[in-house]
Amino acid sequence: MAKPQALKTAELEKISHLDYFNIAISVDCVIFAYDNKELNVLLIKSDLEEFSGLYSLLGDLVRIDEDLDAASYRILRERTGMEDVYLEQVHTFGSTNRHPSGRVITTAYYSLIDVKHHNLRLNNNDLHWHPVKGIKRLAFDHKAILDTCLNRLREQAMEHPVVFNLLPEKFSLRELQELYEAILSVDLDRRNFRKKIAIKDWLVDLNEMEEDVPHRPGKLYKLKPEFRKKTTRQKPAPEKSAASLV
Amino acid sequence: MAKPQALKTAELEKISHLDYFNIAISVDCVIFAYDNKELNVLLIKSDLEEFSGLYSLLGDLVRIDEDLDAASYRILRERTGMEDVYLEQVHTFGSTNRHPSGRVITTAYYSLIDVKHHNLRLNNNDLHWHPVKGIKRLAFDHKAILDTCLNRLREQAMEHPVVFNLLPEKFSLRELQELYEAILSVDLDRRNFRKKIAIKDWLVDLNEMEEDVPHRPGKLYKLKPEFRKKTTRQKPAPEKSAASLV
DNA sequence: AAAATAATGTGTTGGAGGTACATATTGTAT
DNA sequence: ATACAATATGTACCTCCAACACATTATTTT
Repeated sequence: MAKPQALKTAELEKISHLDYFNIAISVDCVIFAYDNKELNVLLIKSDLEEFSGLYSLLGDLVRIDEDLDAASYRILRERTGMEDVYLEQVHTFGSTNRHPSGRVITTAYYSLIDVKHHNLRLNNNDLHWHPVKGIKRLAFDHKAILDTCLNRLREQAMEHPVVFNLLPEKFSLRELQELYEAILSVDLDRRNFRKKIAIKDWLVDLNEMEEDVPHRPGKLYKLKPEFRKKTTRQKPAPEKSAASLV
Repeated sequence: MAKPQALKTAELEKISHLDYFNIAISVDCVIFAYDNKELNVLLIKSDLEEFSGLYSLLGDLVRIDEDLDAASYRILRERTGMEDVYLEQVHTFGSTNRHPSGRVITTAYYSLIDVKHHNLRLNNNDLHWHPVKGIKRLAFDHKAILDTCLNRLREQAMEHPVVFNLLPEKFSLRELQELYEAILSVDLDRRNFRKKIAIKDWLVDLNEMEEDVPHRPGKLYKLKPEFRKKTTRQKPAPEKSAASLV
């Protein structure tokens, strides 16, 4: 079993007489956006000396009167100015040694936002978008958190209409395909992709065309409103026939 | 935002001056076993007055020098006497009002154990197996936790060789099929089931036969050792071709 | 203005995999 | 010895998916 971490801050030492309540709980948000045909994640320069020069995810301690999910929404609102974003809990990281200042257990969420959305305001000059592909190291265990969230996003993207949260309301099928290719790191056949999207019946044809493209413009679509699920919610029981997989 | 919970216990009041550290973190284990052709879960009579008459999952507070995963293993070892069991983190439940005595955030794990295993000892007379199907209500939010874990188990069972942790080392294909049927609540075609299991290439034919069955005995199989993964570990990057789903 | 270019939009075909279903075999019980 | 019940394996059909080709339309070039 792991040894107790040395508690460094004065605050932590004050309350060291009560073991079980010396554990802080935080929330970390992996905020994805799609720009320049790449999947990007929002990072901030780490403020800890141990990690000087490294970037970290956006997180904060959970308040005592605050639901866990609400804490992640707060982070997002404070950092991006956006409300009603797509947010999903992924995993809780609780190694004793994951935070150098003491025992902090963190629950990771990932979020999908439209980088072109008019309400997006990065309220801090140290906040920057980083292409996910180029990220080698992060502060704390945040690289592992990022990887876990990216995997979850990929799983979700295969089955559920979630990636539309990364796009503007109106988009072409080419843009949608490029988005899937960026998330999954694969090349997709254009014709088969369109057929499968058509079968899902997620989209409405807007009878509008792209503008300002240097080639033949494509039709514009939007997601059917009934699939716009922004909040984290409980999954219903699986629907697909069990026989199909076992 | 939710209002602060009334803190009832003396312990909690002592430390009420430090907001962020008044949050306790616990672990709850949904321990599944397969018996009598049913999926069962291990429950204990709730010790809180608010929930008198109701059952609850097995849980405990996380210790300050204890990894989160280690806490769930400890619960399992303390309650069942078993080591090296299959355990997987599922979700963290963090509503402010989920625990009547104060703020307790809990991380839920599910576990799969062989009810016939020689090391299984229920170290408490109040511990009992309950068929999952008959459970209508539990203490706290434990019914929601159970449902979430059952859904996760079903998802996992479709794709990965995990259900073997619920069986003895040697089993027949009929027993395996009945297990899948119990978990998924479906009927499966015997011939197609066998073909799909054969394709997965998970099993070794032991060249032994069932004994003490009142009909023609079937062959016995065991899981190939390379698929015996007992510990919670990070998932690798998804392997299946992205094109198959989008 | 005509031709070349590049992307959109739709259709077809072959193969793999899954579902529904039938028959022979083997051990137990009557 | 016969009936019975469960094991064990095989086949036909159908659906779905991947690979692939061609016509269309707007833009750019000559």
